[in-house]
Amino acid sequence: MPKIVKVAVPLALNKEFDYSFPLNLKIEKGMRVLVDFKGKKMLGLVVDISNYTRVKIVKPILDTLDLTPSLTGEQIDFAHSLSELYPYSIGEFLFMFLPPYLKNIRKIDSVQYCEIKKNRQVRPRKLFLRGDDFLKRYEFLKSSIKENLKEGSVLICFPQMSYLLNAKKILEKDFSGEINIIHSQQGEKELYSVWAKTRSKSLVLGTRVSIFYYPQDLRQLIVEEENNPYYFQEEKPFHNLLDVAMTLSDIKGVNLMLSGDNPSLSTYKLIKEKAIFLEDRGGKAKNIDIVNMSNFSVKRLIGPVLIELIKSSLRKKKRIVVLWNKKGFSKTISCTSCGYIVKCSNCAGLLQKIPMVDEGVCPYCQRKEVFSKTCKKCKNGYLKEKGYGIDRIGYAFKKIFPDVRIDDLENSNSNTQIILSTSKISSYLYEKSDLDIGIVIDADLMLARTEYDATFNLYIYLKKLSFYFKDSLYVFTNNKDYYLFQSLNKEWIDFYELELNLRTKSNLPPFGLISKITLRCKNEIALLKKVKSLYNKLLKKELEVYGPFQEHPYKLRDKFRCSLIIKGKRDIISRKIIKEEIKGIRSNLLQLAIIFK
DNA sequence: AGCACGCCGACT
DNA sequence: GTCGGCGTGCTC
Repeated sequence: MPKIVKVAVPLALNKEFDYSFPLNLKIEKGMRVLVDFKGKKMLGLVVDISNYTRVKIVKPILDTLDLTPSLTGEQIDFAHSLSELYPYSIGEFLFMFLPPYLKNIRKIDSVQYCEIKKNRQVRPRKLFLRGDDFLKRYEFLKSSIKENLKEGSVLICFPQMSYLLNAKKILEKDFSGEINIIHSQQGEKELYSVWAKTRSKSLVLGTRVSIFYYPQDLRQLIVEEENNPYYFQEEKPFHNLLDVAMTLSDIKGVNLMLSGDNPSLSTYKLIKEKAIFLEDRGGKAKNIDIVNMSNFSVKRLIGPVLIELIKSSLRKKKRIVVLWNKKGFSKTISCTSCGYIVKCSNCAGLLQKIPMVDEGVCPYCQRKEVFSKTCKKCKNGYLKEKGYGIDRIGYAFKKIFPDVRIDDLENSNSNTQIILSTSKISSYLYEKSDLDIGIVIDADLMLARTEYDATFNLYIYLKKLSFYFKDSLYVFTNNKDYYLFQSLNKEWIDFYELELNLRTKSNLPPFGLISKITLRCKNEIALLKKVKSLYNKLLKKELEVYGPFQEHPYKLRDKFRCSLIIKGKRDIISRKIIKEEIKGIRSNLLQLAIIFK
């Protein structure tokens, strides 16, 4: 007769706690239970039932909250795999499987979950479906969704809600009344009822979170718009839906279908390694016009070539979108002599110039501040505004084209002749547009970033844009010889090969592992001391450490933020070493987050 | 993650 | 003396 119940609690502890098994209760693996943890009543999840414990005094389980388990044994294994892949505990991942309604201490009658026949022999089929847009890819997907629904469930993940709703309209013609929607904005009760309803025999469309709510008889997992950055969760536990989907596919033997216009680089690597099969339904690539700006001043972004292009397009009654990837007026104020950038005296935000007056506003605390004309730091330079935001570009355009209707993306309608947009246009790229011409005027600025994936991300972005505009996409650059611009109109594989080569040489993802450790602390001096000591500690372990780097903004809310980057081998052992080194750094004054890329 | 415990320096 | 900042260690 088993006496010990192993319980996970909703804390960032990579540890299970033993409780005794009261005979009057019916307890099974996967059930939610009520336990006394440090004198507090807490929700726990039964991870295992066993006969012995090393602990001398164990408290009893106080009560069961489920009649049937809320989680399956498979999900416990899944959480275990994820905690090996990422620097977060099994418990943290386990509780991701529970819809918020079940994270509260409340009794639930019974959840219908089906026993799945474990068929370990099944080798899941992994495929990347390449096609210009969702409609085109859906032609291929439709029959396989139908086929899989006969035997079990299908889950389709989308990067954003707008994208999901668009796809739902298309799927409704073939699957009316069968579609279930799961996303994180849903109310607790609604999400719970959809979750309970979709434990088996369902078609589910969901956003990133939905992968944790997958039906138990899942037959096919589809990730639409596979290369979309929204698939990365930027909060604890940090994870990438692609990794989670791959893990689930392997654990469960579920067919995985990644779908998009172009694959992510890690997927391309797997295609090359024949771990993923490529189904290329890509049409004819659209030409992208690369405009060399070197014949006019860099400082004057709105130069004669751009003006002439807009004028001639307007004459042809074309609707134009000008893309500039910085919002607002966004002018920082800096010294002409020493380069000092004026910061908010309240936090570390860079003061943004307010037009017409000698005043700036902090983007984080909204505090307005008057600045002096001369630099206080070096005492001989002038403080002048520098850098443009999209509103500033619009302001300039209105002067050049006074009779033309110019709006930003949100306020535009069919009468708008020039639309101004930042890269938030990405959220609309899935739908058919009636816009003729796109002009990217700050491609060089988007490349002037320190992130190793800036070039690849710009490629993905420009390719998506090129499908969106009916006529053409123009990209302005001063670096037309750069391999990105040279590859834009060649076969996609050519660019992927170049990029993959560069990544191999410098051991960057998808070959190497990038670990970013971010420390947060109210006390700046204490933070710098800690970062330095962590840096030295990691260096002693012969790890390749870089930093410390200040985060942007350096001070957020009331905490200063610094990070270290570690480059290493992309394997479980390296991940374990880093996790081990990080232990004991955290305290109640110093918070820590790690991201594996 | 939170929270108690215990160490050591500042100070009515 | 003792108040409080901060490191350490534990939770079944």
